[in-house]
This record gives sequence, C-alpha cells and structure tokens, in this order.
Amino acid sequence: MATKFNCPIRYALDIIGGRWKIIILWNINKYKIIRYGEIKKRIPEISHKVLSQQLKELESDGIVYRNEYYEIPPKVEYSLTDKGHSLIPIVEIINEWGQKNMSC
Amino acid sequence: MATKFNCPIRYALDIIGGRWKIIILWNINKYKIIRYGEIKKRIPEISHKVLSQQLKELESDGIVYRNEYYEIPPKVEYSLTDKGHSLIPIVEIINEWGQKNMSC
DNA sequence: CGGAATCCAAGACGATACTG
DNA sequence: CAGTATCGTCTTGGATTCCG
Repeated sequence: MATKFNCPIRYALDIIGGRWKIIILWNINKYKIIRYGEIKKRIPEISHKVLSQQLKELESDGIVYRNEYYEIPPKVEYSLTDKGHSLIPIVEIINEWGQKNMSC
Repeated sequence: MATKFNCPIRYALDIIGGRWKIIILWNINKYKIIRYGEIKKRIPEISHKVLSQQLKELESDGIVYRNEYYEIPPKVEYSLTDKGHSLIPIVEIINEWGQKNMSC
C-alpha cells in the first residue's frame, strides 16, 4: 500500500484525509479508551455505516486498536496505537488554528 | 459561515478538509506564486473542474490570492494570503509525519 | 490559458433491517 | 450494542465544449 504513493504528504493524507478521520482521532484521544456508541454520540452527524467504515480503515492503517469483548450485547473499545498517537500533534495544531481563526 | 461551527477543529477542517486542499497549498507554498496551469501540471490526478472548484473555495475562505492578468490568452497567478501562510505549519507537519511513517 | 456550463457516470452516503 | 448488507438517493467528479 505504501508503494501507492511517491510522496510522503500523499501517503499521510490517504490515512488522515477521510472526511471524519481527524474528528474521530480527536475524540479517541480525548477519552483514551472509548466505546463505539460513545464516539457515535460525540459525532451525531456521522452515520452508523460511515463511522464503522472509517474506524475499520483507521484500524487497518494501524492508527487505532479495536478491543472487542465477546459478550452479548457486544462491547467494543477503541484506543490509539503508537502510530495513532504520533498523529495527535497534527490534530492539535489543526484545532489550534481553528481557535485562532474562527471568528466568534 | 463561521457560525456554522460550534467547534474550532470543525471550522478548520471545513477549510482544509477538501480532498486536494492540502496538496494545493503545498504546491502554492513551494512556488510562492504559481499559475493555474502549473498547479495542474504538479497534480495531474486532479481534473480541471475540481482544481478550479477547490481554488475558488480556498480563495473565498481567504486562504489564497487570485491575481488575474487581463490578457488574451488569460494568465492567473495564485499565492498565499497571510491566513494561508498560517496554514503552512499544518501542511509541513503532515508531510513530516508522512516521511517518518512511509515505509519505502 | 483559465474558467464556466453541461451532461453523464461513479461512488459516497443515509436509512433500514438483520445478526451474534 | 456493534457490525454487516442491501438499496435508493444524491452528491461528486470526469470529459467535453464554449467563451473572453
């Protein structure tokens, strides 16, 4: 997969460029360990289907852990991998820029 | 428009979250002043229409200047505004992350 | 050359229902 | 509760054309 990209910035954007990825990382980092339903509650605009998809992609890119408890009803917790943690400075700098430039 | 968002990170993502925005900013910053056709040449995968759209959005968000020379054939140069420059640290940190994590 | 407008295809998304 | 699958909709994007 890495061979798809000739250029580092495109590799990075392929991982974090998804419409909700930064917001999802932002929330996982905030709560450290967070259940699926809790993420959904924090990001109401995202649909069930899309949230699942994006989490799956983040997992397969090695950004988040998925910890499944084999219970009924199911319980799944998400948290950041080391690679995921290394993205947090990006998330934070984007947030800071927003704070400085949002006029309200 | 700013009132659309309750949260800084969403405001920021609305501006830079577009599929090609970061790549476009990356290129404008690299050349400081760059013509439309030159951007197109640097990002061959983006179509004429989409590049125009994204540039227009970046212009209306106050990120890039559009400098039109009234000639035939037309000549249009793009450059970063101050607000646009303030986004460069974000672009660079994303690039750095890509360099560290791209395995090739 | 850069941009607007058109038309059409591809794919993203939401809603829903079903499973363990 | 979390995830998958299906389906219909609707946005997005590409190709093309025309204009200044």
